[in-house]
Amino acid sequence: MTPPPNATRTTKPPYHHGDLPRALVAAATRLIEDGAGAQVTLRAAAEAAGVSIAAPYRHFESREALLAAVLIEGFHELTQRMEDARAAATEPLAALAATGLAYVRFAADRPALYRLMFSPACDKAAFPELMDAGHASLAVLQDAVRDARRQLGITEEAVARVALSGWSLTHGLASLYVDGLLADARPAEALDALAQGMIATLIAGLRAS
Amino acid sequence: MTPPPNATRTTKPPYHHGDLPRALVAAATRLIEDGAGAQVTLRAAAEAAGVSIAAPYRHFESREALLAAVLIEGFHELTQRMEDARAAATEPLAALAATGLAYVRFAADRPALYRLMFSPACDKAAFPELMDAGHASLAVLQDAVRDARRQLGITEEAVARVALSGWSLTHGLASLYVDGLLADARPAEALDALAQGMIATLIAGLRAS
DNA sequence: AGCCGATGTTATCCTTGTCAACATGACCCC
DNA sequence: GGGGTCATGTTGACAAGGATAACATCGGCT
Repeated sequence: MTPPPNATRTTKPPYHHGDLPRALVAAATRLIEDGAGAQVTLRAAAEAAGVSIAAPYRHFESREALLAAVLIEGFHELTQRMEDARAAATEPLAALAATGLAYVRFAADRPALYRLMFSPACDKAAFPELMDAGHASLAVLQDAVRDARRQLGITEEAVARVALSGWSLTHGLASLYVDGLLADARPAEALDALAQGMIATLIAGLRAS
Repeated sequence: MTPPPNATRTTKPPYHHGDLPRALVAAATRLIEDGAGAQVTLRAAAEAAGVSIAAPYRHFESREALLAAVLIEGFHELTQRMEDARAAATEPLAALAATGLAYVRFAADRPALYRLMFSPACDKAAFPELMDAGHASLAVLQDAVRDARRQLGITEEAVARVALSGWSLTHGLASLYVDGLLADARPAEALDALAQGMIATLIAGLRAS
C-alpha cells in the first residue's frame, strides 16, 4: 500500500523515485489512521515512503503543509461521497437527506482523518487550497438544499443559511462521535439512525416555518 | 498577573511558592488565547508562571495533562454559563433556547479555548475528569430538554436523543465559526442570529413530529 | 531542634522539525 | 552521444521542546 495504485493520477509522473508527493501523503494518511493522529511525524512519513528525512522538504514547505495535503485529499473524498449520495437519490428531499447522511458516514468511516480535518493542527487560513476544498464540500450540500427549495418552502436567499444549519447538525453529530463523547451510538447503525432522525427533524422544522 | 489573585481558591493553598498548579493553568490558558493555540509549550507556561522548566512536572504528569486541566476548567465555565442562561429564563422552551445560545456564545467569546476543548490535541479518553466535565455540560442541556418535554411533545426516553440533536446543532455551528469556515457571521450578532434561527427551526421540527 | 517529604532547580537526554551543503541522475540541446 | 542544468534526494548539523534524574530547599511535625 506504500506505492499507492495510480488511482486518480492526474499529474504526470514526476521524477525517478516515483511519485514521492503522493507516496508521502499516502504514508501520512496511513500513519494518521493507524493511531498517530495529529502527532504524525514527518520522519515517520518519510521512512514509510522509503526516503530520507529531508526529502519531504522538496515537495512540502513544512510538516504542516504535508498535513494540509492529506486533509485536502480528505475533503475531496468527502465531497465525492456527498455528490455520489446526492446523485443516487431520485427526489430532492431524499437527495438532501442522503447528502447529510453521507457526511456523517464519512466521519464514521474515517474518524482519525475527519478529526484532523476540523482540528487546529493545521491552520486552514494558511492554506487556501485547504479552505477551498472545505468550501467545495459545503457547496454540495448547498446545491442539494437549492434543489429542494420548493419542498422546503424556502427562498433562494435562505439557501445558504439552511445549508449551514444542515452542515452544523451533521458536523456536530460527527464531531461528537469521533471525539468519543457519544457513549451510545457505538455501532455504526446507531449513528446512522441518529443522523437520519436528526436530519428528518430539521427538515420538518424547515417545512413548518 | 504571574501570581494569580486567589480568585476561586477552593483547594487549600499548597506550599511556599503559592498555588503553582493554578498559576500554570492560568498561564497556559492565557498563552493559548494569545495565539499559541494547541502548540502551547510547557516551557512557556512555566516561564510565565515564574518557575523553572521542570517544576510543572511536580503537578502535572505531562504537557498533555496540563492541557487537560485547562480544558476541564473550560468545560466548567461552559457548564456554568449554560446553567446561568437556563436559570434566567422563566419558560421551559425559552430556557432551552437560551441554553443553546449560551453554548454558542461561549465558543464565540473564547474561540481558542473552545477549539482545544474539541480537538485531538488532548486525548479525552486518557483523562476521565475531562470526559466527566464534558458530560456535565451535556447534562445541562439534557435537563433543559427534560423541562421542556411537554412543550416539545416528546417522551422521557427521547430526551437524550433530542438533547443530542441540540448539542450537535450548536456544536456544529460553533465549530464552523471558530474554524473560520463561516466567512459570513463575522460580527458576533450575526452568529447570535444564526444560532437563534437554527435553534428555533429545530424546536419547530420537534414539535411537528 | 531535627527529621521528612513535598516542592522547585539544574543538568542532561531524546525526539523531531528544519536547513545547508553536497550528491545524483534525468532530460535537453548541440 | 556527451555535457550542462536543474529538479530531486542524502548526509550532517542545529535548535526547540518534552521528559527524567540528581540535587537543593523549605515548611511542618515530633
